[in-house]
Amino acid sequence: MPVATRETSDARVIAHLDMDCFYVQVEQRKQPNLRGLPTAVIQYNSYKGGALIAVSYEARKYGVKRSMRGDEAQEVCPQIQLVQVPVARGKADLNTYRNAGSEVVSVLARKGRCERASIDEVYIDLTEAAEAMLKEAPPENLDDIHEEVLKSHVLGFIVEDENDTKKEVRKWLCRSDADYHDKLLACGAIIVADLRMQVLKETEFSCSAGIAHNKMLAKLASAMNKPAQQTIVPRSSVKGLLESFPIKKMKQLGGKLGSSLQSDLGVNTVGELLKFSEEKLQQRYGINTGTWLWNIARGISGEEVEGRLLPKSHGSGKNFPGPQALKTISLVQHWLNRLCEELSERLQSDLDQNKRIARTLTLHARAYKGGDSDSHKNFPSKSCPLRYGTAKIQEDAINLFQAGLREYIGFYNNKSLGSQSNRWGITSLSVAASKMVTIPSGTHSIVKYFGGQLQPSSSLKQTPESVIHEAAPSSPSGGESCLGLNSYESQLGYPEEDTRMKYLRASFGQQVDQSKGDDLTEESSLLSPQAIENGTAEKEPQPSFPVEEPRHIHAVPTLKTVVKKNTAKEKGNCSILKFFKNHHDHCTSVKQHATNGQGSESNYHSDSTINNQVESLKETNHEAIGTDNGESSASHEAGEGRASWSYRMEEIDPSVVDELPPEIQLEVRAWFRPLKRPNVVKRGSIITHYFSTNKD
DNA sequence: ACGGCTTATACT
DNA sequence: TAGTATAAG
Repeated sequence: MPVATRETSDARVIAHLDMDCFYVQVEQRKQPNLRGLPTAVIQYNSYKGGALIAVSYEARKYGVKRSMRGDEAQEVCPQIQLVQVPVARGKADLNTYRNAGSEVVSVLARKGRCERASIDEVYIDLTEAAEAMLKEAPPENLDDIHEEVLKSHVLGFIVEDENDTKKEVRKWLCRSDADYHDKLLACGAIIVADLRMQVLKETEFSCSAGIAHNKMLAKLASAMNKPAQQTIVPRSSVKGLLESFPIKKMKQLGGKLGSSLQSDLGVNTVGELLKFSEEKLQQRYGINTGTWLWNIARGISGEEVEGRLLPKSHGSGKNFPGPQALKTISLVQHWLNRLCEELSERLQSDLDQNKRIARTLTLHARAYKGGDSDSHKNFPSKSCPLRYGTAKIQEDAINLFQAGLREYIGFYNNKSLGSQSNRWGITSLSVAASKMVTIPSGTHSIVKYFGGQLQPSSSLKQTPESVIHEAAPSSPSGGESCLGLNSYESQLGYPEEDTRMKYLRASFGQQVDQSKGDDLTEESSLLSPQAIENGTAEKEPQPSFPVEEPRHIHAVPTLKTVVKKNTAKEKGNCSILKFFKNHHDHCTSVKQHATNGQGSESNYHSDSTINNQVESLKETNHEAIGTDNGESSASHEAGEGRASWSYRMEEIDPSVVDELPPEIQLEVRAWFRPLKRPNVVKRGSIITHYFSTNKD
């Protein structure tokens, strides 16, 4: 969601890379004979030929669109090649695409801080690389510029002679009298073209890119010329670009917020937003969204490229539309088991590949309910601590479902009224694992980590395990986690090497209450046996119905004061640092120390993935502490992993800014403004609406 | 109550 | 915090 941001520095170089019809490309790589043919990827071709989820550019020429069914696609393009998404356990399996996405990221991550924005999109901060190039090999000195760079589109740059586009682009890129900002972008474009070629060479995937001074503009630009092209957004073109840009096409404004802008404020282009004061926007949309809107109207977006190569959560889900809705517990259990199997498998790979564990399991479902006035109510999501092992996950998931179902069906559901509200059906089920924590790799054994709550020798003040124990003193079986260890070991027969597993399992091995079924709801007792007779249920253990919901072992409220420290983000590459050249050196060295060397080229060679793992490991460790002592959030918000100054912003007297040169005062002041402010203005509340009839 | 399946994030 | 809602691709 939109966050209030400010422009920390407009001299950044940010690129957004967007794979072209990614799923199609993945399939074409697997089946090269499909290359160049109109192709689409579909899932579940049973109903109307399946749903299209990706369409090649050849096929788009025929009017084939995503959100068509396979049948429709064949009508408009009879030669179309339809490739099915792999199916595993009766559901679509997207793993091949996820892995392909990772390939791309690992190529890009060599050149700068990367943020995996989705399965096929990446942001990369090229500020440092561009600055370095400008210093050492500026475009104006280059006599050989690659074709791919010359094919760049430069927004707002009028090409005089269509036949000589490349020559003119070359001139734009190499102007010695160019703005500093434009020079940086030119370097960015050269680097990006190179990266795209690298990606193509190493993965066989083509992509498009946008190069701009911030994420928002880069993202916008990458979509402007597809496929396999790149677009530069010079600062001077921003105003003209946004002026007529449809508000609904802005990221984050494609939904209700964008619609509200149109219907409530009559704003249809980004430019029309300029008419409204920041206060007005805040009154209507809240303090954070208001500022955010005010900013994007001006092409400002201070969001950082996050430096995250791995997903923050894993999920597995499936819809059961219309007639397929699940109407028995047994069926639900069957599908939950399948989903949990997939989830468990993916958690296992994540653990093996990235040394991360997930701490929370969440169940989501959608349901309909016959009759009563509450039938519009949503099925509640439920979560609990995640215990590793497929069977455990399955067990917890079904319990979460039961808890949700009871809540969903409602209490008044006694015998007389039962028959009506008995008619429920599940139209969607999913399980997700979140709160990923990186565990230390290499020399530090997991034992020291998880078993070391008595040893302050570790840099951590509190271990994850102690967090759990402390937080769940009331768990009747929580103490068994250590005993559970042996059974886990034998049960899953882990290879001797992986001692960490048993500790992980121990850590997450709390038993969930398993009281027996006197608490069966009318529905459950009615439906389950039925399903068994139907043979719809596989030979899977029938669930026991808990009296209580699975225990939540998260921190019980304590007296600790949660002090939110809104430390401004520090930056290592902004103009003030150039202003104080001597400070710059200091700053950079601190930064490299703090981040394991994001900064210098020499730190990057072959195993950048390791570097990044270490980096994210640090983050998550901080998080582990933070959840318990509420303190490390400060470092988190300060943009850890980035430049770190040796003092805290909040300790500086803001009045010192007045003594700085005027040209940098604005920027420095921004540092003192908190990134996010508590939202006091109630959105759409009657009272604010009443009093907000002022100015504008 | 069909586009299906994932992921992320803000708000409360 | 857990749970809900919104958004995107």
